[in-house]
Amino acid sequence: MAELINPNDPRAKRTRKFLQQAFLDLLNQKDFENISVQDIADRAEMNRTTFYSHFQDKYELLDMTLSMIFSEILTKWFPGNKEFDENTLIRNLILALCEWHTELGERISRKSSLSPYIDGSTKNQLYNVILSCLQQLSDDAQNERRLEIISIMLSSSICDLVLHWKRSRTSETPEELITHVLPYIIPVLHAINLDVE
Amino acid sequence: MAELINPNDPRAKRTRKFLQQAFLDLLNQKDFENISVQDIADRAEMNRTTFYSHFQDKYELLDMTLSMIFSEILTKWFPGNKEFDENTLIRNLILALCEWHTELGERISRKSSLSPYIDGSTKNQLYNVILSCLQQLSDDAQNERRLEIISIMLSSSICDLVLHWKRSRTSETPEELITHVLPYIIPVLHAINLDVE
DNA sequence: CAATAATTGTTGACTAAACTACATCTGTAT
DNA sequence: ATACAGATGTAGTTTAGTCAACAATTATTG
Repeated sequence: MAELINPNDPRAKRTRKFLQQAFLDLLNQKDFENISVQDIADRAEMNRTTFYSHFQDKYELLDMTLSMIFSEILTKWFPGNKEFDENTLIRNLILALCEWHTELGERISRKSSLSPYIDGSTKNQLYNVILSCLQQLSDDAQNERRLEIISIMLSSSICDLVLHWKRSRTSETPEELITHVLPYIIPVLHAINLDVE
Repeated sequence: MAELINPNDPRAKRTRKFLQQAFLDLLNQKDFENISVQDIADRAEMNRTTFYSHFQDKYELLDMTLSMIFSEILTKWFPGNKEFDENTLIRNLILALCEWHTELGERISRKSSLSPYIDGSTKNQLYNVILSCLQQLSDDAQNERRLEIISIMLSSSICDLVLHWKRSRTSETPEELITHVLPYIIPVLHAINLDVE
């Protein structure tokens, strides 16, 4: 029966910060599977039981830590309640994703093993940003279902486009990548305005 | 009625570390008198009452923090239970003190106001090092009182010699300082061997 | 295969830190 | 003077973190 903890308590904030930092440090030395909860607690100079009052297990810690970092990048490219035209939306999404991969590469040397975990939650956060941007662009509330579908398609495609771009290690710059893929993405986006039925 | 706190508890260690670091940071921005306990607590992201369960007041924090730093420098120059001949003893004392002043200058920009606090405890720590070194050099337990006197004289002189050297801002290097003062210090040290009475 | 070691997740008792509130004690300006 | 703002130090209550111990899995090794 996990005791609930007030996430705003100064002690709790510190503890989370330390555990996350220790975790990131360890990811540079070992593979994710070889990191035990005890390792994390040791490096953070925290008791192992304290870990469990903040996170279910190391998978949840991984999830929260990485999505926090990605979230910071996203809000940098999509600052509060500014509007984005279609081109800028896609551009910023791609640039944010590129920065995300760069950040990952710098923070975590051996990230091979955790790609599946990472990509899932990344895609989900991307989906949320796209959806809320599209909702701002289109006032029609009845479009809701269409917006969702388009958001899924866009987040999915863009995520994997950037992923392939990263893996191929081409000399293509992020800007060139954008130029190349924009013509194929914009039409998807425009489907939003087709007043079908 | 101050609740006693176990100084080895991991939480207590962290707390002391944070309070001390916050304090050192603040000393670079304000004069000691203009720093309130609340300021320290704020910067350390600690509750003010927590401060009082670790330190009497900011004077005690100052004392403990600075003497901790100086103590680290001292143990670097006088590592555990190694023996030092007279020349090396004096040399290392002076070099440690020079490093101490350098360290102070780097860590605390506005230290004018707290010189009196600093010098007192510095001198005392120096005294302890000298005394224990002399006790190792001279096996005669009956010399005890003489060793104390010599330790007082040496710690006092050396402290103030280095202080004047620092204040004069000469181009004299620490090594040159040593060369200049050694001839006057060694005789004091040798008084240890004079079997008076 | 068995034995041993190591990791996981949980419990309950104890201690440190957070928080609120209060009674002083400054200083400072009206 | 007196009122007000801020700093100091203390006390009581609540919450987070520590610690030791446990059962239950999951490696490792002989």
